[in-house]
Amino acid sequence: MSRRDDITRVATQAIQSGGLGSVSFRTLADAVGVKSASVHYHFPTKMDLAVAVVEGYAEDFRTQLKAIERQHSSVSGRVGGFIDLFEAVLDRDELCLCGMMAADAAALDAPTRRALADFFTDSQAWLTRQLKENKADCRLPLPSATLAEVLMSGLEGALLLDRVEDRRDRISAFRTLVSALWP
Amino acid sequence: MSRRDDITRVATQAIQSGGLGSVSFRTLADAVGVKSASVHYHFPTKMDLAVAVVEGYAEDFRTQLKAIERQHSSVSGRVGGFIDLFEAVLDRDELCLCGMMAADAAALDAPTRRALADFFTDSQAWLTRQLKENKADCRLPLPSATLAEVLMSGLEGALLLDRVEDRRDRISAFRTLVSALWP
DNA sequence: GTCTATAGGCAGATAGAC
DNA sequence: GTCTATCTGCCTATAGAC
Repeated sequence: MSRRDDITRVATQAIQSGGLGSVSFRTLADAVGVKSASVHYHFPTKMDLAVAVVEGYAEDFRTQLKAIERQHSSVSGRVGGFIDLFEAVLDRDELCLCGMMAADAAALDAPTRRALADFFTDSQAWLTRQLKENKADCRLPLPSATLAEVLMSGLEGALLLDRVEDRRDRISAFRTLVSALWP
Repeated sequence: MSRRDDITRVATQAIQSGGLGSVSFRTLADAVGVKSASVHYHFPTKMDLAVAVVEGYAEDFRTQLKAIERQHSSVSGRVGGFIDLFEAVLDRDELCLCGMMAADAAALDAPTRRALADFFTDSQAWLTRQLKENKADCRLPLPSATLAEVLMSGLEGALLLDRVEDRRDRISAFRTLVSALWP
């Protein structure tokens, strides 16, 4: 694994824990065992780092979604797998990287915001495709895209709120909602 | 209005826009027309300021919830008014103060985290009370408390995601969801 | 690619005069 | 209550040697 990958890996986890503002070139350099000037060699500015981290996270996420499609064939199984991804993040006392960076949006440049927006749009699109597979059995007469928006933003918010209290109530509520929608 | 109130008012708006890390004693002092040492006189440490801001926001929010109860008598009207509060925040390109600070949770002390958790708990409890009023007409067989958790975390997440793209899609999706639940 | 060294700036916080 | 002045420390970023 390249040094550049080491840096993005450490940065991703640090941002998920404390936000972009909690990560500095120095702390990052210490964690991977180099000096801060070396981190600047790989990522000249902090926004270069930010956009690389978001794109790497989005790629990993897409890989996990493909794995879910292989492991589950039912709509409820696939949506359950989607929720599992978020709950795994909460188990490490972190947030979704993109949810965390969305809170820091005011400090981001245009390319990074675009990469963030793409993550949310693509993830919602995946959800929409799954929900359309079994639209007839849904207990509420709602467009699949609307339900996908509710789930995507809902799960991001559930992570945010549950983490403050070290609970799991809200993410569980979304599991209950899905069970009620596809009984 | 006291100077202390001036400071908390300006700090609240600044935190809703850029997070706690974007607010300094200097920028705050400039905005209210004093020097940073004077801000330290009213709030010795940053956490003293943070907890005061959260408690003030929670109090304002409770006042707005009471106004909603006076203006609307139906469940759908009251939940719609609740969603209106969130959309008004988005119109100013801000987040809910407590949603924003929840993202900064790693940097907060115990009293501030407790005040944050109380805001979410109390707001959910208000929603739960409203939903129970018309539980029989709900199209899904779900506990009112579960629906309140879905709405509370969902609206916080919808603000977070919609703001990045300067859209309103996800908050609208929650209005659609409520319409489908109480047709 | 990595290092030392440093520039230039902003942060939270405090002492003491008025 | 507000001020000036200052301490200490961290930040992003760069120059130039190896």
